[in-house]
Amino acid sequence: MELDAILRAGDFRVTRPRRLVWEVLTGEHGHLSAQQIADQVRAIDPAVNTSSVYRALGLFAELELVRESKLGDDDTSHWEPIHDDAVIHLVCEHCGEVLHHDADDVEQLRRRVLGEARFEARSIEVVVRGRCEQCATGG
Amino acid sequence: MELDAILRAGDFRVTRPRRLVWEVLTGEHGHLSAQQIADQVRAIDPAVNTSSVYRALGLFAELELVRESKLGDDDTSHWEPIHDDAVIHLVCEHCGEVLHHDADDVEQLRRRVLGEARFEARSIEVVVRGRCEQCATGG
DNA sequence: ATACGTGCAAAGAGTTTGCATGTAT
DNA sequence: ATACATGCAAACTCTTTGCACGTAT
Repeated sequence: MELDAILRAGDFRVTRPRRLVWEVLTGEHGHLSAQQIADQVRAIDPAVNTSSVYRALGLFAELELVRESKLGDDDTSHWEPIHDDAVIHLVCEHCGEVLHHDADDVEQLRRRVLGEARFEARSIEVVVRGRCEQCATGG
Repeated sequence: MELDAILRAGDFRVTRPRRLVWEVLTGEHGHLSAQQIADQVRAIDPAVNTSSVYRALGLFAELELVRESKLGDDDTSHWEPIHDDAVIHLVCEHCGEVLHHDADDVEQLRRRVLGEARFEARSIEVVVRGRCEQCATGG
């Protein structure tokens, strides 16, 4: 794990909440809400408080380790490790699931926008709303 | 204004809050928060309540007259009339301003994603984060 | 006349913050 | 030893909701 090194490099301390949040984030699931992360963290160590989860996420975001997205109908943020600067989020408006989709098109789009004179682009996110395969066929 | 007709067609009543919210939305500025809309509405008629603004926005969204976006760092939604299904939002992370950018690329991207088998796409939104020209040059 | 929509105030959800305590360095 | 980070609870912001009253149809 490289988290320790990154934290130390920024003079941030390596603590249990931070390590556990990172562990969950980089685990099986992507796109977790803070609550989901907190739940999974507390399944490992019940002593970790939700506010520490938020603080860890905020720090990781500043360090550009994770990306925050507000995709659903509610006010909930979703978090995921940053793998690539060009991302497509497919948000199912029926079941709420968020899928990923990698398309070359986004990379093209990204380069075009990055070349724009009137804006200094840092990241690009594509949000597609509709219905996932299951919800589209099932009902 | 066609709002009246649309409302009547859906058996919704034409009321002062709804008319004023629509007036503000389609006025000069795009991309207003509910609070900004409420403020502008109340500048015209102080009797209109914020909750009525939210209810009007919710109705307009159901009628697909407006689009809701969560772009900023906070939990604030921003609202704008729907002109086109393919939109690029340029969000300045420094001053918070949201600019629009129309690119043919998005239309291409849109068609590609719409052609995806595993997802039934309804709308597409591109969010680019970075710095606007003023903030990039000024500081 | 009669539902539908509103104003008001209170609740709700997600997130942030102040402060004393704990702990990584 | 000493800041930095945490747990806890309370506060905060944006948004939604219940209810009695108003009003568009």
